[in-house]
Amino acid sequence: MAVAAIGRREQNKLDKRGRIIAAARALFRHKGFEATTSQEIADAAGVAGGTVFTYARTKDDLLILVFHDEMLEVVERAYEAAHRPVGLLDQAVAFFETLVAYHERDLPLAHALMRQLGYVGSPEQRLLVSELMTSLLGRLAQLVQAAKTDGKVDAASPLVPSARSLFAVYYFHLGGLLSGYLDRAQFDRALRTDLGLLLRGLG
Amino acid sequence: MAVAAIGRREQNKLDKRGRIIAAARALFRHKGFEATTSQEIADAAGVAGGTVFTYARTKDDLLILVFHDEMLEVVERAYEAAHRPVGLLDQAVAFFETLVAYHERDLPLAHALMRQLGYVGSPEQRLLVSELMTSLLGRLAQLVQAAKTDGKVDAASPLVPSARSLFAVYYFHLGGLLSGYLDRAQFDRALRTDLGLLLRGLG
DNA sequence: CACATAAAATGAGTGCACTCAAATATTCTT
DNA sequence: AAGAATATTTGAGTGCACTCATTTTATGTG
Repeated sequence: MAVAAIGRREQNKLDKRGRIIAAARALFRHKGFEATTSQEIADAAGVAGGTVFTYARTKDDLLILVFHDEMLEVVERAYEAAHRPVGLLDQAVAFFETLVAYHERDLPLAHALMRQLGYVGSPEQRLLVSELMTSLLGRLAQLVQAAKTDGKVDAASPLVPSARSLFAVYYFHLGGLLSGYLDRAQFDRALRTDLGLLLRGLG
Repeated sequence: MAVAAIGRREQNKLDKRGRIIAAARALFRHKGFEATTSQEIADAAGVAGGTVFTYARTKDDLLILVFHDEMLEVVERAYEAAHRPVGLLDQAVAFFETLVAYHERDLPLAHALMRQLGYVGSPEQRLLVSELMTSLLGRLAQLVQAAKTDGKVDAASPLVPSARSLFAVYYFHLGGLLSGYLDRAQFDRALRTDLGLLLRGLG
């Protein structure tokens, strides 16, 4: 067969990995991250307690694994949502609002994620987060690029820094929203204001 | 006397609080945050194990307490450092480099702090962090205001959003630096680039 | 197929953050 | 000053994340 033949060992590992992540996701959603014990995840996945930690170095790593795939999808949805409005500001807002809507479906879990993202320690986590950031910033850069072509944005603006800065503004306010410094209305206002400021420039 | 007379009880509490925070600070610096046990802090502060948790709900809260006072001072130093250069961009860079220099003196502890700031859960923490942000953003806003007066910055730029956005850019890159996505040179470059972009505007 | 080698799973064990019922110290009242 | 009322401290106890020596399972070899 064309695809590399995978041995039983490799296959079992993949199965188990999938079961563990799925179990963790379900339990985190249902009981919350802190309230879920690694033993419960192991039981739900049909493995022994210690096995969980051969697939994720820590419970925190598991959280990133749980988010990773979903977040990639959400970024795509956000990118699509960003095509409805006209003008980079409204597009960026639409993009970020999609991400916020996703987090608002499970605030406690979003809190745990934000904590995790505050400092990414393990190499495994770093890789996963890196992937996410690449996909997210890539999509944002595409929006900026399109706005350039339309002449809405200065052709001299560097793509990568622009995307980064847009995200930086969003990320800061997301923290404010999730940590309870801002309510949703304040968040929306601050996000729009500051993204607008970034587009126009302060100088 | 003019100052409200403070009873023995209140005084003892203040003493203990001070001893606990000082002990925590010393141990966190010396052994690292995770490696320090709450029992060690209690011993060093001359109190029983449980007492630590009447002064800080969690070990994490203790970390914020340890940083709080110091950070207020560092912000003042950063503000002073920002007076040497001319032009808002260089001033902002000088301001943030001071903060970075502070974090670089103890990277492991800075990691723990970033994690903590990712999501601020307890009301006690929220208050302390709120204070810090107010002082920091206030100083930044003063820099922006001065640049306006000098005509270097558009008088129409709103002060608070400007300060926030500058900080947002810094904070995002600080995360990148501390999590190991950026080395120091990359951080410096990215910070300057993106702050410059914010000043000039993307549009 | 029988054996050797290597990988993966297991679960009892360990250490630590945090709790809470009991003990102690402080202040208030008469 | 004695006793009642209240606030603070205490430290043994609890539960959970994570470890690691042992066991089980898969793969490669003659």
